[in-house]
Amino acid sequence: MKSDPGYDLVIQVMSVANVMVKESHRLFRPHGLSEAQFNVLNVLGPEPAGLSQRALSDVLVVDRSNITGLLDRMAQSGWVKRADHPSDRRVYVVTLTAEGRKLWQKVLPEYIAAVGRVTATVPAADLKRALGTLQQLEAATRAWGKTYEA
Amino acid sequence: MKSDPGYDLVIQVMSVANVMVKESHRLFRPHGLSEAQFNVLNVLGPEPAGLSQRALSDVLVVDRSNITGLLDRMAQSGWVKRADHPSDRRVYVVTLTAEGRKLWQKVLPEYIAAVGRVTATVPAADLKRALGTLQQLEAATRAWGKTYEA
DNA sequence: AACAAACAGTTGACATATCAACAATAGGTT
DNA sequence: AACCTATTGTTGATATGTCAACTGTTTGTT
Repeated sequence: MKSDPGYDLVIQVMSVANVMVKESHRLFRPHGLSEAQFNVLNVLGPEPAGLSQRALSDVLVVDRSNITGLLDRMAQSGWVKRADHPSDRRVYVVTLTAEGRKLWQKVLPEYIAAVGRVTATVPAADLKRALGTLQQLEAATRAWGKTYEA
Repeated sequence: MKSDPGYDLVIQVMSVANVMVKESHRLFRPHGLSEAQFNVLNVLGPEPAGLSQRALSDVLVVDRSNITGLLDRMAQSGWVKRADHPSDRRVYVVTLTAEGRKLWQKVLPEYIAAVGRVTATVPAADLKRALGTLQQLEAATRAWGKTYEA
């Protein structure tokens, strides 16, 4: 029953991600935002020309079918809008509304500040090292998935 | 636009956790298991005397209301059962069935092996260091939540 | 004993996620 | 042009998660 550093780390990654998601709700809730919606703001914010729902689902790494309802709700809140694609009638071009952009510009700095306060408690060198390790781990996990398929 | 190591790490934590959850589905699916159900097996496995649903929700860090449906489905699959508490009529004592235990003993080693293959690609010293950093980060995040409340 | 407060589990409304199947459209091949 | 195939967004079934409100029980106080 010796403790395996790899296993411990994987469990810890799940745990800390879970805690971060839950705590971030406190920040989003007063704005009527969910985490998924915050992510949409962050993807569309730097893309004034807009993205297709397909592109959105690729960046967010969720199923296409998810985007439909997510955008429906955000459109109802007045934060995004869908326009027809000029040359491909299958696709919508999704952009932030002025309201959506304003919300993004208000919430993102709050989020960055909150993250800053949390990570300030740990030496920057440690943060960088951990970042590198987790990047390797993500790549290895993806690679495992590929071999598992075959 | 200088890159902030703390922010980068937080984003990376979310990303790797997301990838790990998604990839683990490949492993669970053939057994008809979900991640939430696998977690229940892992909590109940080492507790032959059983746990209350309340205790289960505390360990899994989810709302009590979640446990009801989760156990309903697992009971229907024949993996867990509820018994009346001998002295407190409000609570159920939840235990694994023989089938549930068998499933646990089959899936857990598979999971450990998969994690082992993934983490074997990274030096153990790095894994340990990252573990420590993430533990600090989790504690700091929880502390942030507390101050945010007040 | 009687009342108030706390607690366990359930329910219902909702948001998010998956997957499979579908309609409409686009594009490549013959 | 006609046909096959791939792609986009949507829908419906299902699982998981939140929260608020409810029913019963238990417990502590008066």
